[in-house]
This record gives sequence, C-alpha cells and structure tokens, in this order.
Amino acid sequence: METNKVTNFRVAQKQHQQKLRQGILDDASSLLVQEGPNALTMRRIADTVGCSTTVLYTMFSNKQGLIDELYLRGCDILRQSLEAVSHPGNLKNYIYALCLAYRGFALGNQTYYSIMFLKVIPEYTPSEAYLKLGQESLELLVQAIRDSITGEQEVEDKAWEIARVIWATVHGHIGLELMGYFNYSGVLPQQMLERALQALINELLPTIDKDQ
Amino acid sequence: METNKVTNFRVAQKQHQQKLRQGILDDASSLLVQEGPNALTMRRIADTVGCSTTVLYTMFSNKQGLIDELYLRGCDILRQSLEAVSHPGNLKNYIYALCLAYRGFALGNQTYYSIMFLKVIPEYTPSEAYLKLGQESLELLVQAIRDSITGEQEVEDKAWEIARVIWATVHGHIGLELMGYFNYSGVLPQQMLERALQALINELLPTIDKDQ
DNA sequence: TATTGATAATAACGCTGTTATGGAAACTAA
DNA sequence: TTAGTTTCCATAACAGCGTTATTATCAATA
Repeated sequence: METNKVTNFRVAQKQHQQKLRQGILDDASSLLVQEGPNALTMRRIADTVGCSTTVLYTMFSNKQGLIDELYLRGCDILRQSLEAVSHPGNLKNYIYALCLAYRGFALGNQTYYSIMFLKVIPEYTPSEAYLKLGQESLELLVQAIRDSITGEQEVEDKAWEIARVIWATVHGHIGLELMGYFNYSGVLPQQMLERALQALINELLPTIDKDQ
Repeated sequence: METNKVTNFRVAQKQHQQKLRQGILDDASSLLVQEGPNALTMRRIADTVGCSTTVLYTMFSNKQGLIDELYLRGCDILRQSLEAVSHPGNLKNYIYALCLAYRGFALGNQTYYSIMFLKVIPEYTPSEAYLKLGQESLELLVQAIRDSITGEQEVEDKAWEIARVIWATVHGHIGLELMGYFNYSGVLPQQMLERALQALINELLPTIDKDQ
C-alpha cells in the first residue's frame, strides 16, 4: 500500500520533529540554567543544538514562542515542588511549608523563576494565557487555603484572594533577595519571610487549625 | 594674569561639562519615562542629546555608569514621595500611608522603579553601594518603625528588620501587579496590599499606638 | 524522469554596547 | 607668533543580538 508507506513516513517525520523539538528545549533549558537568561540567545541555542537559527524560527515562530515553552517547564517544576511537600495534618504548617517550597523552587531555579515572575528578558513578556497558567501552578496553595476557610461564604474567591496576598509577600521577599538587597542584612532572608508568613496566616486565616 | 584667565576658562569648562552632564541625564530620563527601559540605548540617548556616543562614554564610562545616575534620581524621587506624606499623629496610619506612597511612587514611576528594584536592563545591575543607597531611601519608613518600638532592646536592628519585611511585602505586591498577574483578579491590588499591611503591622508592631 | 514541495543553511538587515581611528580645536612653550 | 602637545569628539568599525530573504538540497509526487 503506497499510502501506508507515506503515512508511515509522515508519522516518522512527526516523531523526529517532536524529538528535535524536545532536544532544542532541553538544550535551551540547560543553557538557561547554567549560564543565565543573558546566554539564552537564538544563536547560542542553535549552536548548542547544532543547527541553524532558521530551524528555531520554523519550530517556535520567534524567541517569545521558544521561551513560552520554557515558561511551561518552569510551571511544571514549580507544581512538582509544591506536590513534593508532605501534608503534615496541620493546615497552618502545611501552608507554611508550601510557601517555603515555593521559595526553594525560586532559589533553586533562579533562571526559571526570573523568566516567569520577573522581567529579565526584554524580548519576552508572558501573554495573558501564560500568566494564568503561571498562577494555576499555585493550585495546591489555593487548595490548602480553601480547606482552611471551609464553611465560609464565597470560599472560591476568598481562597484565591488570600492566596494572592500570600503569594505576593513570598514573591517580594524572593525578589529583593535575588536583587541582593538582603545581603549583609543581619537577619536571614528565610527568617524574615517566616515572620511575614506567620503574621499573614494568623491574621488572614484566624480560624485555621482551631480544632487540632 | 595669565593663570587667572586659564583658571577662569577651566571653571567655565567645568561648568559647561556639568550642564552637559545634567542635560544628558535629563534627556536619558525623559527617554526612560516616555518610552520605557527598552528605549534607553546609548545611541538613542546620544541622538536625543545631539552628540555622539563617544561623549557618553567619556562622561559615564559605560551604560552602567550612566544608569547609575538614573538610579540615584530614582532614589531622590522615592525619598521625596515619602517626605510628601503628612504625619497624621497616629503612627500606624503613618506607616500605612508611607507604604501606599511607596506604591504610588512605583506605579507613577514604573520605569525608575524597574531599574531600581527589578532587573529589566540586562546591562545594568546596581552595585553593592547603590543597593545600599536604594535601601536608605526608605529612611522615613524605618524612622516611623523606630518610633513605634521605642523602649525595646536593639531598636536600630529591629527597626530595619521590620522595615525590610514590610518593604518586601509591598515590593512583592507591586512586582506581581506590574507583571500583570493581578489583572482580572476581582480584588483591587491596592486592597490586597492593604490587607497584607494591616496583618503585618498588627503582628509585627503589636504595641503600636496603644497610648492613643 | 521531471517537477513540485518542504527543509534548512548562508548571508544579510537593522539593531545593540563598546572601541579604535582620525581630525579639529585649544592649551603650552619657544 | 608659531610649533608642538594635549584634549575633545564624530565617524566608522567590531562583535553580538533578533529576525528574515535567499538559496540549495533532497524527498514526494505526477
């Protein structure tokens, strides 16, 4: 059957392209991690992969499209970092641990964190859809907050609202820390974050763990 | 007197250079404000001023040196924004107002804020000394906190510590807001920040305004 | 087998920060 | 005044950036 041969070829082609695509993203990813966002240029990616820049443009349209994929990888890593947190039964401690895991993700994957939540690459600004995907990586935190305000009205909206307040706080501590503003400050950044979190959880989730 | 003529010329030269220097910074500043950090290239600055890039390099060494000066201008604007806050007698409200003034500075001077506290220009990273200057722009906030914990031990260290925690929180809210993460979130960013601040001040400064 | 179609490398365009070159103007010294 | 030296600055260049037009190659069709 001629058509079978053709479709077989087509399938092989598709698979090859998929592998190439993943290979490119792997190389771009290690470039990002090992040498920072500044090293993430189309030419360097092409050199690392061993192809011309043309391939990158036919495959991802432009730099924005390529980095979009790295953004998604960052979302995965963040989600997995939160999933790795064991639920200690105590909701307060759990929320606490989720926030510290978020910080762990940020410090352990500074370059991913930077392209997701800071504007370090002039050519890249996450689209509205991707901003939403980024937020949704925090689902576990939102769920924990949902659990801790169960019984109240408009749990869904309130949970997201509180999550965003906590998120912003954690983000702010990380942002200033990464900029270097907390070097030589006497107190460890983590301790400062913990103090802020304690205050926020106490005030925003006053009914939490009262039955434990 | 030959030497007088010479020195007079030297003085005139110096003054001329100072004026030129300020003119360059004025132009760079308006370029930054009107067209954003991406428009802040050495060539565009030179074109706007009406000189060659060589002048910029003899005057500021490099782009880092030029933006250092804009960083200082940003510090001035921030300090003045805080100084413009009237002290309402109530310390809690004052700290509150200072934080909102900080947010006002950030939103009203997004480009200055970005080069100072976010990493939007790959070629610019504030040095340790400038990071310190940036922090010191928050002196009024630190002083307010100092006033509200007077009587305790190690007021100086504690005040800075609490100030940094509050600062990080405000910064985080602004950072996510500027990235667009709070668009379509239902609750206004300012309200979210206010809730966070209320929680922080209540918990970190429990003795505040008890005598009023 | 000749032709069409996709694929990708080369080279180019207009940017960027930075620097070497060359010339003009001004100060110094005879 | 004149010759030499120093200072200043614009032009042009270099390397690198994102992006695209050109061109050649090579498999699929008719």
